[in-house]
Amino acid sequence: MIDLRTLRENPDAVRASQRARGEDEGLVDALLSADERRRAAIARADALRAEQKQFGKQVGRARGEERDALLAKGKELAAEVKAAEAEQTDAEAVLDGAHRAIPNIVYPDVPPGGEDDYVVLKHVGEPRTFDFEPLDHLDLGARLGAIDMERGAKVSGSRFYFLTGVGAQLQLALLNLAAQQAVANGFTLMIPPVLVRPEIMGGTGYLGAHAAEVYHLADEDLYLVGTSEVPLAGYHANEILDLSAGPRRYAGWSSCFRREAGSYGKDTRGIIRVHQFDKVEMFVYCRPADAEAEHARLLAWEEQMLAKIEVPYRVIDTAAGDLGSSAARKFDAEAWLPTQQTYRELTSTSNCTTFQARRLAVRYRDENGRPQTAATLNGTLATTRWIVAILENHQQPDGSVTVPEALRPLLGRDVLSPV
RNA sequence: GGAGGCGUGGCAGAGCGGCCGAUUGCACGUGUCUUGAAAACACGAGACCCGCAAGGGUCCGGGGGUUCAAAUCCCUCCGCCUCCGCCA
Repeated sequence: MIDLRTLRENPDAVRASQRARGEDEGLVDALLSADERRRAAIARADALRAEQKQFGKQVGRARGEERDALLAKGKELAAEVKAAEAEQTDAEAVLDGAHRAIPNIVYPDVPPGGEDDYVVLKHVGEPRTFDFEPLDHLDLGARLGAIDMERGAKVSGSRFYFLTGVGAQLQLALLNLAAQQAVANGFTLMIPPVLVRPEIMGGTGYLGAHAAEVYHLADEDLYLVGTSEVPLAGYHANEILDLSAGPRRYAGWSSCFRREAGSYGKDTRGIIRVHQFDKVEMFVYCRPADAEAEHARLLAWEEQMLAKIEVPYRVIDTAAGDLGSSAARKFDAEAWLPTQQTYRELTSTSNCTTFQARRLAVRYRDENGRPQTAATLNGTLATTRWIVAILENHQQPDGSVTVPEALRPLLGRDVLSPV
């Protein structure tokens, strides 16, 4: 949820943000009037409750006929209070609805527009020129005995797969490398629950526009997380953190689950877009003033990890309309895939400012000891999809794949050969 | 799955319809004393909402109900504990 004080003081900034995202500006005015209605309702209810409180003391002291008369009047007062409280409850519910309808306020320098309006910030590495016809990751994976899509479909359906033999080993090596880097950089490694309660899933902003993306267990009313960002954001829900020593940094290792509803026919080949994959995710709680600097650090740590798999990539500044509702800014790193002749997302880091933390009531104490809403950020460190980039970029004419230097100690081999 | 117990401020732990936003202890902060510290004494400390402020309101696990009035009575959900049963 956005900060209401910012909204009152500068509604035009919020309108501009909505425009950049291509969202309805009218929601801003709806929120403003809901806010006013709520304030009026609270003021009236408070006054009536104060009156009733004083009245109650009178009744407590009164005896006999005087008491009977007061009791009669008390009923009237109680009815008035009840009505005022009903109005307050309703006004608050309306405000909450309007409040949740508005996505985070994007930074002014975020490029406006949709999916294709990103700005490329940099390129790192040169796409390799092949003197043979490169195979895609699925052909390679099949030859190496690393990926079995057919049996994945047999057992679980489309967009499911088995990582087999060296494929499974490669994923563990990769995620271990990511976890080690995170720990070396001061992150606390976490293995979180992957089923969460509705309020946690909602608090991270995933039950809004993207609710159809999320698996839900109806019997338990629990949601399967699409990223460990969700449980890590919930980890400190309803807490006041001590951030005086700097940001709190966590690295979550988990399986991730996505319905991929509405992506029928998109990336159906291989493990680029799947229902279940594994990921090491960085998650940070910090003071809002530190958020932009921390966002830059997260991107730097992602690039540190990307360097270890030695693939060419670019970094983009995602356009406003392509941000999640929680993000105020997002940088993606995309690796070059030779068989698709294009860049595909390997990491994504979002600065959610206070948007998530406000929903989840994560706060910290400022210099004066006053509780303030914290900022949250997240960023990818490695995922199953990285295997695609590794296989395709490091393949050899004989169908083998050279293992990047950094992965060799963890994998225990220099090259993956066809079986 | 069955039976029972419990959930109060940072922690411990009273209160069981109005005088209770709440006794007390520990921990915490400030002051007095002291060369400094400890001890002792005094005072002060929670969160949320409305308000420029003065001030007011709300919060005793969450939600709902009874009542003029609920920490206190009822319902429900959540969590924790104990016992029995069942099972990877």
